[in-house]
Amino acid sequence: MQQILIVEDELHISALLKTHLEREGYQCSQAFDGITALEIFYQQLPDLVLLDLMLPGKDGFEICRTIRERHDTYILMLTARQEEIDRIVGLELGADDYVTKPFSVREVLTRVKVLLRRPRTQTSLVPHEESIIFDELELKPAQMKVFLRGKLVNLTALEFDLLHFFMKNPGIVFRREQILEQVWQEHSEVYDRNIDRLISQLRRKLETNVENSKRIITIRGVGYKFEKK
Amino acid sequence: MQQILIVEDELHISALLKTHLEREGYQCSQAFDGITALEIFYQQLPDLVLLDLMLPGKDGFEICRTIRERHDTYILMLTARQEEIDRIVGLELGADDYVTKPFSVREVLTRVKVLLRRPRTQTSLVPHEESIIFDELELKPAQMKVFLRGKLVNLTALEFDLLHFFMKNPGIVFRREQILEQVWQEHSEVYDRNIDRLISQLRRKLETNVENSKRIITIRGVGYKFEKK
DNA sequence: TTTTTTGTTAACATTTTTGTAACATTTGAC
DNA sequence: GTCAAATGTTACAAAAATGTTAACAAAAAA
Repeated sequence: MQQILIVEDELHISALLKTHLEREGYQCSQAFDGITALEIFYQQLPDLVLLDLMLPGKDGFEICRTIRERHDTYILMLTARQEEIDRIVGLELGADDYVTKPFSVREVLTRVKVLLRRPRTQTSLVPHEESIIFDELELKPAQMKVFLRGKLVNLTALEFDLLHFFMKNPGIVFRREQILEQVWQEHSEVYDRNIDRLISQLRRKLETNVENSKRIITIRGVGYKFEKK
Repeated sequence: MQQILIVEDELHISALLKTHLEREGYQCSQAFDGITALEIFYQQLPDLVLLDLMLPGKDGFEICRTIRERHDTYILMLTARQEEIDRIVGLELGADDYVTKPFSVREVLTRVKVLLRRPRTQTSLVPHEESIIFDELELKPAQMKVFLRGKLVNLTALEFDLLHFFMKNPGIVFRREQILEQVWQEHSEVYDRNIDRLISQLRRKLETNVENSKRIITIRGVGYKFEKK
Protein backbone atom coordinates (compact mmCIF):
# COMPACT_ATOMS: atom_id res chain seq x y z
CA MET A 1 0.00 0.00 0.00
CA GLN A 2 1.22 3.47 -0.80
CA GLN A 3 2.22 5.83 1.98
CA ILE A 4 1.56 9.54 1.94
CA LEU A 5 2.87 12.07 4.40
CA ILE A 6 0.73 15.18 4.82
CA VAL A 7 2.69 18.18 6.02
CA GLU A 8 0.22 20.95 6.75
CA ASP A 9 -0.25 23.08 9.83
CA GLU A 10 -3.90 23.89 9.44
CA LEU A 11 -5.60 21.06 11.23
CA HIS A 12 -8.84 21.02 9.33
CA ILE A 13 -7.15 21.03 5.94
CA SER A 14 -4.85 18.24 6.99
CA ALA A 15 -7.77 16.18 8.29
CA LEU A 16 -9.77 16.78 5.16
CA LEU A 17 -6.97 15.57 2.94
CA LYS A 18 -6.36 12.58 5.15
CA THR A 19 -9.97 11.48 5.01
CA HIS A 20 -10.16 11.68 1.26
CA LEU A 21 -6.81 10.11 0.58
CA GLU A 22 -7.59 7.20 2.83
CA ARG A 23 -10.89 6.75 1.12
CA GLU A 24 -8.86 6.32 -2.06
CA GLY A 25 -6.81 3.61 -0.43
CA TYR A 26 -3.66 5.49 0.53
CA GLN A 27 -2.14 5.19 3.96
CA CYS A 28 -1.56 8.60 5.50
CA SER A 29 0.47 10.13 8.25
CA GLN A 30 0.43 13.74 9.33
CA ALA A 31 2.91 16.34 10.46
CA PHE A 32 2.00 19.83 11.60
CA ASP A 33 5.37 21.52 11.63
CA GLY A 34 8.62 21.32 9.75
CA ILE A 35 10.72 19.56 12.36
CA THR A 36 8.30 16.73 12.94
CA ALA A 37 7.78 16.44 9.23
CA LEU A 38 11.37 15.36 8.67
CA GLU A 39 11.29 13.01 11.64
CA ILE A 40 8.23 11.26 10.37
CA PHE A 41 9.63 11.24 6.88
CA TYR A 42 12.72 9.33 7.89
CA GLN A 43 10.65 7.02 10.01
CA GLN A 44 8.22 6.12 7.26
CA LEU A 45 9.93 6.90 4.00
CA PRO A 46 6.60 7.55 2.33
CA ASP A 47 5.99 7.36 -1.40
CA LEU A 48 4.72 10.89 -1.62
CA VAL A 49 4.82 14.02 0.52
CA LEU A 50 2.05 16.60 0.42
CA LEU A 51 3.94 19.66 1.51
CA ASP A 52 2.57 23.00 2.61
CA LEU A 53 5.00 25.83 2.06
CA MET A 54 4.11 28.00 5.06
CA LEU A 55 4.99 26.06 8.15
CA PRO A 56 6.15 26.62 11.69
CA GLY A 57 9.62 25.25 12.29
CA LYS A 58 11.32 24.68 8.97
CA ASP A 59 9.50 25.93 5.93
CA GLY A 60 8.51 23.86 2.96
CA PHE A 61 11.43 24.96 0.84
CA GLU A 62 13.93 23.67 3.30
CA ILE A 63 12.14 20.39 3.76
CA CYS A 64 11.82 19.90 0.06
CA ARG A 65 15.51 20.50 -0.41
CA THR A 66 16.47 18.19 2.41
CA ILE A 67 14.32 15.37 1.16
CA ARG A 68 15.46 15.77 -2.38
CA GLU A 69 19.08 15.61 -1.41
CA ARG A 70 18.85 11.90 -0.89
CA HIS A 71 15.42 10.60 -1.78
CA ASP A 72 13.26 10.39 -4.83
CA THR A 73 9.99 10.49 -2.99
CA TYR A 74 7.38 12.46 -4.90
CA ILE A 75 6.72 15.91 -3.54
CA LEU A 76 3.47 17.75 -4.20
CA MET A 77 3.54 21.33 -2.99
CA LEU A 78 0.54 23.09 -1.51
CA THR A 79 0.92 26.79 -1.86
CA ALA A 80 -1.11 29.91 -1.40
CA ARG A 81 0.63 32.68 -3.21
CA GLN A 82 1.77 33.18 -6.74
CA GLU A 83 5.17 34.39 -5.55
CA GLU A 84 5.69 31.03 -3.95
CA ILE A 85 4.88 29.28 -7.17
CA ASP A 86 7.40 31.43 -8.92
CA ARG A 87 9.97 30.40 -6.39
CA ILE A 88 9.17 26.75 -6.77
CA VAL A 89 9.46 26.99 -10.49
CA GLY A 90 12.39 29.34 -10.49
CA LEU A 91 14.58 27.61 -7.97
CA GLU A 92 14.18 24.20 -9.43
CA LEU A 93 13.49 22.97 -5.99
CA GLY A 94 12.72 19.58 -7.27
CA ALA A 95 9.07 19.39 -6.35
CA ASP A 96 7.15 17.21 -8.76
CA ASP A 97 3.99 19.24 -8.88
CA TYR A 98 2.09 21.95 -7.05
CA VAL A 99 -1.49 22.90 -6.23
CA THR A 100 -2.58 26.43 -5.40
CA LYS A 101 -4.66 27.25 -2.39
CA PRO A 102 -7.53 27.37 -2.08
CA PHE A 103 -7.63 24.00 -3.79
CA SER A 104 -10.39 21.55 -4.35
CA VAL A 105 -9.76 18.23 -2.67
CA ARG A 106 -10.49 16.63 -5.97
CA GLU A 107 -7.67 18.52 -7.61
CA VAL A 108 -5.25 17.26 -5.00
CA LEU A 109 -6.48 13.70 -5.29
CA THR A 110 -6.09 13.76 -9.03
CA ARG A 111 -2.56 15.07 -8.93
CA VAL A 112 -1.59 12.55 -6.26
CA LYS A 113 -2.95 9.79 -8.42
CA VAL A 114 -1.08 11.00 -11.47
CA LEU A 115 2.19 11.20 -9.60
CA LEU A 116 1.93 7.85 -7.91
CA ARG A 117 1.06 6.15 -11.12
CA ARG A 118 4.18 7.43 -12.78
CA PRO A 119 7.01 4.99 -12.42
CA ARG A 120 10.09 6.35 -10.69
CA THR A 121 12.90 7.28 -12.96
CA GLN A 122 15.08 4.46 -11.80
CA THR A 123 13.16 2.02 -13.89
CA SER A 124 14.64 -1.37 -14.11
CA LEU A 125 13.29 -4.30 -15.95
CA VAL A 126 14.57 -6.73 -13.38
CA PRO A 127 13.87 -6.65 -9.65
CA HIS A 128 16.86 -5.45 -7.71
CA GLU A 129 17.54 -8.26 -5.35
CA GLU A 130 17.83 -11.33 -7.46
CA SER A 131 20.77 -12.54 -9.41
CA ILE A 132 20.94 -11.37 -12.95
CA ILE A 133 22.22 -14.08 -15.22
CA PHE A 134 23.11 -14.03 -18.87
CA ASP A 135 24.64 -17.29 -19.91
CA GLU A 136 28.05 -17.52 -18.33
CA LEU A 137 27.78 -14.15 -16.65
CA GLU A 138 26.10 -13.83 -13.27
CA LEU A 139 25.71 -10.78 -11.06
CA LYS A 140 24.57 -11.00 -7.45
CA PRO A 141 23.42 -7.57 -6.28
CA ALA A 142 23.13 -8.38 -2.60
CA GLN A 143 26.67 -9.68 -2.38
CA MET A 144 28.05 -7.27 -4.94
CA LYS A 145 29.71 -10.13 -6.70
CA VAL A 146 30.05 -11.06 -10.33
CA PHE A 147 30.84 -14.49 -11.67
CA LEU A 148 32.14 -15.35 -15.10
CA ARG A 149 31.86 -19.04 -15.86
CA GLY A 150 31.52 -19.64 -12.16
CA LYS A 151 34.69 -17.77 -11.35
CA LEU A 152 34.54 -14.66 -9.21
CA VAL A 153 35.50 -11.51 -11.08
CA ASN A 154 37.18 -8.85 -9.03
CA LEU A 155 35.44 -5.54 -9.65
CA THR A 156 35.74 -2.18 -7.99
CA ALA A 157 32.61 -0.51 -6.67
CA LEU A 158 32.26 1.71 -9.71
CA GLU A 159 32.87 -1.10 -12.13
CA PHE A 160 30.23 -3.10 -10.34
CA ASP A 161 27.70 -0.29 -10.40
CA LEU A 162 28.22 0.25 -14.08
CA LEU A 163 27.86 -3.42 -14.91
CA HIS A 164 24.84 -3.69 -12.64
CA PHE A 165 23.23 -0.78 -14.37
CA PHE A 166 23.80 -2.31 -17.77
CA MET A 167 22.60 -5.74 -16.76
CA LYS A 168 19.43 -4.30 -15.30
CA ASN A 169 18.64 -2.80 -18.69
CA PRO A 170 19.90 -5.20 -21.30
CA GLY A 171 19.59 -4.26 -24.92
CA ILE A 172 18.85 -0.63 -24.28
CA VAL A 173 21.10 2.06 -25.64
CA PHE A 174 22.19 4.72 -23.17
CA ARG A 175 23.76 8.03 -23.87
CA ARG A 176 26.78 8.98 -21.83
CA GLU A 177 24.76 11.58 -20.06
CA GLN A 178 22.32 9.00 -18.82
CA ILE A 179 25.05 6.67 -17.70
CA LEU A 180 26.73 9.41 -15.70
CA GLU A 181 23.46 10.31 -14.10
CA GLN A 182 22.58 6.78 -13.15
CA VAL A 183 25.93 5.36 -12.17
CA TRP A 184 27.84 8.38 -10.90
CA GLN A 185 24.60 9.96 -9.72
CA GLU A 186 24.38 13.48 -8.48
CA HIS A 187 28.09 14.02 -8.04
CA SER A 188 28.22 13.95 -11.76
CA GLU A 189 30.52 16.85 -12.38
CA VAL A 190 32.59 14.25 -14.01
CA TYR A 191 34.31 14.02 -17.33
CA ASP A 192 32.44 12.10 -19.99
CA ARG A 193 35.36 10.02 -21.05
CA ASN A 194 35.58 8.33 -17.71
CA ILE A 195 32.83 6.13 -18.95
CA ASP A 196 34.88 5.03 -21.89
CA ARG A 197 37.83 4.29 -19.72
CA LEU A 198 35.80 2.36 -17.21
CA ILE A 199 34.16 0.37 -19.93
CA SER A 200 37.49 -0.43 -21.43
CA GLN A 201 38.50 -1.75 -18.04
CA LEU A 202 35.29 -3.71 -17.60
CA ARG A 203 35.65 -5.29 -20.98
CA ARG A 204 39.13 -6.47 -20.18
CA LYS A 205 37.83 -8.18 -17.08
CA LEU A 206 34.74 -9.65 -18.64
CA GLU A 207 35.55 -10.31 -22.21
CA THR A 208 38.24 -12.85 -21.90
CA ASN A 209 39.37 -13.71 -25.35
CA VAL A 210 36.82 -16.43 -25.67
CA GLU A 211 34.91 -16.22 -28.90
CA ASN A 212 31.72 -14.29 -28.93
CA SER A 213 32.17 -12.64 -25.57
CA LYS A 214 31.34 -9.08 -26.59
CA ARG A 215 28.69 -7.89 -24.19
CA ILE A 216 29.16 -4.19 -23.90
CA ILE A 217 28.54 -2.73 -27.29
CA THR A 218 29.62 0.68 -28.45
CA ILE A 219 27.01 2.74 -30.22
CA ARG A 220 29.08 5.29 -31.98
CA GLY A 221 27.77 8.82 -31.66
CA VAL A 222 25.49 7.86 -28.82
CA GLY A 223 26.83 5.70 -26.04
CA TYR A 224 26.79 2.07 -25.02
CA LYS A 225 24.49 -0.83 -24.42
CA PHE A 226 24.71 -4.22 -22.81
CA GLU A 227 23.71 -7.04 -25.10
CA LYS A 228 22.19 -10.11 -23.61
CA LYS A 229 22.88 -11.89 -26.86
CA MET B 1 13.45 29.17 -29.71
CA GLN B 2 10.72 26.98 -28.36
CA GLN B 3 7.59 26.37 -30.37
CA ILE B 4 4.15 26.03 -28.90
CA LEU B 5 1.01 25.00 -30.73
CA ILE B 6 -2.22 26.32 -29.26
CA VAL B 7 -5.22 24.16 -30.11
CA GLU B 8 -8.30 25.97 -28.91
CA ASP B 9 -11.49 26.87 -30.72
CA GLU B 10 -12.49 29.88 -28.69
CA LEU B 11 -10.78 32.70 -30.49
CA HIS B 12 -10.36 35.06 -27.60
CA ILE B 13 -8.88 32.42 -25.33
CA SER B 14 -6.48 31.35 -28.03
CA ALA B 15 -5.45 34.93 -28.67
CA LEU B 16 -5.00 35.61 -24.98
CA LEU B 17 -2.72 32.65 -24.56
CA LYS B 18 -0.77 33.54 -27.65
CA THR B 19 -0.12 37.06 -26.48
CA HIS B 20 1.14 36.00 -23.11
CA LEU B 21 3.20 33.10 -24.32
CA GLU B 22 4.90 35.25 -26.90
CA ARG B 23 5.63 37.84 -24.29
CA GLU B 24 7.49 35.09 -22.47
CA GLY B 25 9.53 34.41 -25.54
CA TYR B 26 7.82 31.36 -26.96
CA GLN B 27 6.94 31.13 -30.61
CA CYS B 28 3.27 30.26 -31.08
CA SER B 29 1.07 28.89 -33.78
CA GLN B 30 -2.67 28.40 -33.53
CA ALA B 31 -5.19 25.83 -34.65
CA PHE B 32 -8.92 26.18 -34.16
CA ASP B 33 -10.09 22.70 -34.99
CA GLY B 34 -8.82 19.17 -34.68
CA ILE B 35 -8.00 18.52 -38.31
CA THR B 36 -5.89 21.62 -38.78
CA ALA B 37 -4.25 20.95 -35.45
CA LEU B 38 -2.65 17.79 -36.72
CA GLU B 39 -1.66 19.38 -40.00
CA ILE B 40 0.10 22.21 -38.26
CA PHE B 41 1.61 19.83 -35.78
CA TYR B 42 3.36 17.83 -38.47
CA GLN B 43 4.45 20.95 -40.25
CA GLN B 44 6.02 22.54 -37.20
CA LEU B 45 6.74 19.72 -34.81
CA PRO B 46 6.38 22.06 -31.83
CA ASP B 47 7.94 21.46 -28.44
CA LEU B 48 4.64 21.68 -26.61
CA VAL B 49 0.96 21.49 -27.49
CA LEU B 50 -1.68 23.36 -25.52
CA LEU B 51 -4.69 21.22 -26.21
CA ASP B 52 -8.32 22.00 -25.57
CA LEU B 53 -10.42 18.91 -25.13
CA MET B 54 -13.62 20.13 -26.71
CA LEU B 55 -12.96 20.79 -30.35
CA PRO B 56 -14.70 20.71 -33.68
CA GLY B 57 -13.31 18.07 -36.00
CA LYS B 58 -11.29 15.62 -33.97
CA ASP B 59 -11.51 16.03 -30.24
CA GLY B 60 -8.57 16.51 -27.93
CA PHE B 61 -8.44 12.89 -26.87
CA GLU B 62 -7.97 11.70 -30.38
CA ILE B 63 -5.33 14.28 -31.13
CA CYS B 64 -3.50 13.50 -27.95
CA ARG B 65 -3.47 9.82 -28.77
CA THR B 66 -2.32 10.41 -32.32
CA ILE B 67 0.51 12.65 -31.29
CA ARG B 68 1.59 10.40 -28.50
CA GLU B 69 1.74 7.40 -30.71
CA ARG B 70 5.03 8.52 -32.09
CA HIS B 71 6.08 11.83 -30.60
CA ASP B 72 7.23 12.91 -27.22
CA THR B 73 6.11 16.47 -27.57
CA TYR B 74 4.76 17.81 -24.29
CA ILE B 75 1.00 18.00 -24.12
CA LEU B 76 -0.78 20.30 -21.69
CA MET B 77 -4.53 19.74 -21.63
CA LEU B 78 -7.03 22.53 -21.18
CA THR B 79 -10.24 21.15 -19.85
CA ALA B 80 -13.50 22.36 -18.45
CA ARG B 81 -15.09 19.51 -16.65
CA GLN B 82 -14.01 17.21 -13.89
CA GLU B 83 -15.20 14.17 -15.79
CA GLU B 84 -12.73 15.05 -18.49
CA ILE B 85 -9.94 15.18 -15.97
CA ASP B 86 -10.90 11.77 -14.75
CA ARG B 87 -10.69 10.51 -18.27
CA ILE B 88 -7.31 12.08 -18.83
CA VAL B 89 -5.99 10.55 -15.70
CA GLY B 90 -7.84 7.30 -15.98
CA LEU B 91 -7.10 6.51 -19.55
CA GLU B 92 -3.43 7.25 -19.29
CA LEU B 93 -3.81 9.30 -22.37
CA GLY B 94 -0.28 10.43 -22.03
CA ALA B 95 -0.86 14.11 -21.49
CA ASP B 96 1.88 15.61 -19.37
CA ASP B 97 -0.27 17.96 -17.37
CA TYR B 98 -3.65 19.62 -17.36
CA VAL B 99 -5.24 22.92 -16.37
CA THR B 100 -8.90 23.29 -15.53
CA LYS B 101 -11.06 25.95 -17.08
CA PRO B 102 -11.59 28.64 -16.17
CA PHE B 103 -7.87 29.00 -15.74
CA SER B 104 -5.70 31.96 -14.96
CA VAL B 105 -3.25 32.75 -17.69
CA ARG B 106 -0.58 32.76 -15.07
CA GLU B 107 -1.33 29.19 -14.15
CA VAL B 108 -0.95 28.12 -17.74
CA LEU B 109 2.28 30.05 -18.16
CA THR B 110 3.73 28.48 -15.08
CA ARG B 111 2.90 24.96 -16.12
CA VAL B 112 4.23 25.56 -19.59
CA LYS B 113 7.46 26.82 -18.13
CA VAL B 114 7.79 23.84 -15.84
CA LEU B 115 7.24 21.38 -18.64
CA LEU B 116 9.56 23.03 -21.10
CA ARG B 117 12.33 23.29 -18.58
CA ARG B 118 12.22 19.60 -17.99
CA PRO B 119 14.57 17.95 -20.36
CA ARG B 120 12.52 15.51 -22.31
CA THR B 121 15.07 12.79 -22.43
CA GLN B 122 15.30 12.56 -18.70
CA THR B 123 11.62 12.12 -18.16
CA SER B 124 12.03 8.44 -18.28
CA LEU B 125 15.22 6.52 -18.26
CA VAL B 126 14.06 4.01 -20.76
CA PRO B 127 12.47 5.52 -23.81
CA HIS B 128 8.84 4.55 -23.69
CA GLU B 129 8.36 4.55 -27.39
CA GLU B 130 7.48 1.32 -28.97
CA SER B 131 8.60 -0.23 -32.17
CA ILE B 132 7.52 1.44 -35.35
CA ILE B 133 6.63 -1.15 -37.92
CA PHE B 134 5.75 -0.85 -41.57
CA ASP B 135 5.45 -4.23 -43.18
CA GLU B 136 8.90 -5.69 -43.42
CA LEU B 137 10.60 -2.69 -41.84
CA GLU B 138 10.82 -2.38 -38.07
CA LEU B 139 12.54 0.27 -35.97
CA LYS B 140 13.15 -0.13 -32.24
CA PRO B 141 13.90 3.25 -30.67
CA ALA B 142 15.19 2.10 -27.29
CA GLN B 143 17.56 -0.37 -28.78
CA MET B 144 18.40 1.78 -31.74
CA LYS B 145 17.93 -1.15 -34.01
CA VAL B 146 16.35 -1.47 -37.41
CA PHE B 147 15.22 -4.72 -38.93
CA LEU B 148 14.48 -5.37 -42.55
CA ARG B 149 12.66 -8.64 -43.09
CA GLY B 150 13.85 -9.70 -39.68
CA LYS B 151 17.46 -8.99 -40.48
CA LEU B 152 19.33 -6.34 -38.51
CA VAL B 153 20.39 -3.37 -40.60
CA ASN B 154 23.57 -1.66 -39.58
CA LEU B 155 23.02 2.08 -39.36
CA THR B 156 25.14 4.93 -38.06
CA ALA B 157 23.67 7.24 -35.46
CA LEU B 158 22.82 9.88 -38.03
CA GLU B 159 21.30 7.41 -40.43
CA PHE B 160 19.24 6.03 -37.60
CA ASP B 161 18.05 9.45 -36.51
CA LEU B 162 17.02 10.32 -40.02
CA LEU B 163 15.11 7.11 -40.51
CA HIS B 164 13.54 7.45 -37.09
CA PHE B 165 12.41 10.92 -37.97
CA PHE B 166 10.83 9.76 -41.18
CA MET B 167 9.14 6.78 -39.64
CA LYS B 168 7.67 8.92 -36.88
CA ASN B 169 6.04 11.04 -39.54
CA PRO B 170 5.00 8.75 -42.35
CA GLY B 171 3.42 10.28 -45.38
CA ILE B 172 4.39 13.81 -44.48
CA VAL B 173 6.49 15.83 -46.88
CA PHE B 174 9.41 17.69 -45.34
CA ARG B 175 11.48 20.41 -46.84
CA ARG B 176 15.23 20.04 -46.51
CA GLU B 177 15.25 22.91 -44.08
CA GLN B 178 12.94 21.07 -41.73
CA ILE B 179 14.90 17.88 -41.96
CA LEU B 180 18.11 19.68 -41.06
CA GLU B 181 16.42 21.34 -38.13
CA GLN B 182 14.93 18.15 -36.79
CA VAL B 183 17.67 15.64 -37.45
CA TRP B 184 20.85 17.70 -37.35
CA GLN B 185 19.31 19.99 -34.78
CA GLU B 186 20.90 23.22 -33.70
CA HIS B 187 24.36 22.50 -35.03
CA SER B 188 22.87 22.79 -38.44
CA GLU B 189 25.39 24.95 -40.22
CA VAL B 190 25.43 22.17 -42.68
CA TYR B 191 25.19 21.92 -46.39
CA ASP B 192 21.78 21.00 -47.74
CA ARG B 193 23.02 18.28 -49.98
CA ASN B 194 24.19 16.23 -47.07
CA ILE B 195 20.62 15.13 -46.74
CA ASP B 196 20.60 13.83 -50.27
CA ARG B 197 23.79 11.98 -49.66
CA LEU B 198 22.59 10.46 -46.44
CA ILE B 199 19.32 9.45 -48.01
CA SER B 200 21.13 7.82 -50.85
CA GLN B 201 23.09 5.87 -48.26
CA LEU B 202 19.96 4.94 -46.36
CA ARG B 203 18.22 3.77 -49.47
CA ARG B 204 21.08 1.51 -50.36
CA LYS B 205 20.82 -0.10 -46.94
CA LEU B 206 17.05 -0.34 -46.88
CA GLU B 207 15.87 -0.73 -50.40
CA THR B 208 17.39 -3.96 -51.40
CA ASN B 209 16.48 -4.61 -54.96
CA VAL B 210 13.29 -6.35 -54.05
CA GLU B 211 10.32 -5.10 -56.01
CA ASN B 212 8.31 -2.31 -54.55
CA SER B 213 10.74 -1.41 -51.82
CA LYS B 214 10.80 2.33 -52.34
CA ARG B 215 10.08 3.94 -48.99
CA ILE B 216 11.85 7.24 -49.07
CA ILE B 217 10.27 9.25 -51.81
CA THR B 218 11.79 12.28 -53.46
CA ILE B 219 9.52 15.26 -53.85
CA ARG B 220 11.23 17.24 -56.50
CA GLY B 221 11.70 20.88 -55.64
CA VAL B 222 10.66 20.33 -52.06
CA GLY B 223 12.27 17.53 -50.14
CA TYR B 224 11.43 14.01 -49.12
CA LYS B 225 8.82 11.91 -47.46
CA PHE B 226 8.61 8.44 -46.03
CA GLU B 227 5.83 6.36 -47.48
CA LYS B 228 4.21 3.74 -45.34
CA LYS B 229 2.77 2.27 -48.53
C1' DT C 1 51.59 7.63 9.34
C1' DT C 2 52.61 4.79 4.96
C1' DT C 3 50.91 1.80 1.55
C1' DT C 4 47.57 0.30 -1.53
C1' DT C 5 43.67 0.72 -4.11
C1' DT C 6 40.53 3.30 -6.74
C1' DG C 7 38.94 7.17 -9.46
C1' DT C 8 39.97 11.10 -12.48
C1' DT C 9 42.15 13.45 -16.04
C1' DA C 10 45.16 13.86 -19.80
C1' DA C 11 47.46 12.33 -23.89
C1' DC C 12 47.99 9.70 -27.81
C1' DA C 13 46.53 6.02 -31.15
C1' DT C 14 43.01 4.27 -33.83
C1' DT C 15 38.74 3.91 -35.96
C1' DT C 16 34.44 5.54 -37.89
C1' DT C 17 31.50 8.94 -39.40
C1' DT C 18 30.43 12.95 -41.68
C1' DG C 19 30.86 16.98 -44.84
C1' DT C 20 32.23 18.51 -49.19
C1' DA C 21 33.02 18.39 -53.81
C1' DA C 22 32.96 16.46 -58.24
C1' DC C 23 30.69 14.00 -61.50
C1' DA C 24 26.57 11.21 -63.18
C1' DT C 25 21.91 10.73 -63.79
C1' DT C 26 17.13 11.89 -63.80
C1' DT C 27 13.27 14.90 -64.30
C1' DG C 28 10.17 18.09 -66.22
C1' DA C 29 9.47 22.39 -68.91
C1' DC C 30 9.74 23.92 -73.24
C1' DG D 1 14.18 15.68 -78.08
C1' DT D 2 16.90 19.45 -75.64
C1' DC D 3 18.35 21.76 -71.84
C1' DA D 4 18.64 23.38 -67.23
C1' DA D 5 17.81 22.40 -62.72
C1' DA D 6 17.43 19.08 -59.23
C1' DT D 7 18.79 14.95 -57.36
C1' DG D 8 21.72 10.52 -57.06
C1' DT D 9 26.21 8.60 -56.36
C1' DT D 10 30.89 8.10 -55.31
C1' DA D 11 35.40 9.18 -53.39
C1' DC D 12 38.18 11.27 -50.19
C1' DA D 13 39.77 14.26 -46.56
C1' DA D 14 38.56 16.41 -42.26
C1' DA D 15 36.48 15.92 -38.08
C1' DA D 16 34.66 13.46 -34.40
C1' DA D 17 34.28 9.59 -31.45
C1' DT D 18 36.28 5.90 -29.14
C1' DG D 19 40.09 2.68 -27.21
C1' DT D 20 43.98 2.49 -24.44
C1' DT D 21 47.75 3.62 -21.63
C1' DA D 22 49.93 6.27 -18.24
C1' DA D 23 50.31 9.69 -14.70
C1' DC D 24 48.42 11.86 -10.99
C1' DA D 25 45.07 12.67 -7.08
C1' DA D 26 42.10 11.05 -3.67
C1' DA D 27 40.40 7.79 -0.70
C1' DA D 28 40.75 3.62 1.88
C1' DA D 29 43.34 0.25 4.20
C1' DA D 30 47.07 -1.25 6.85
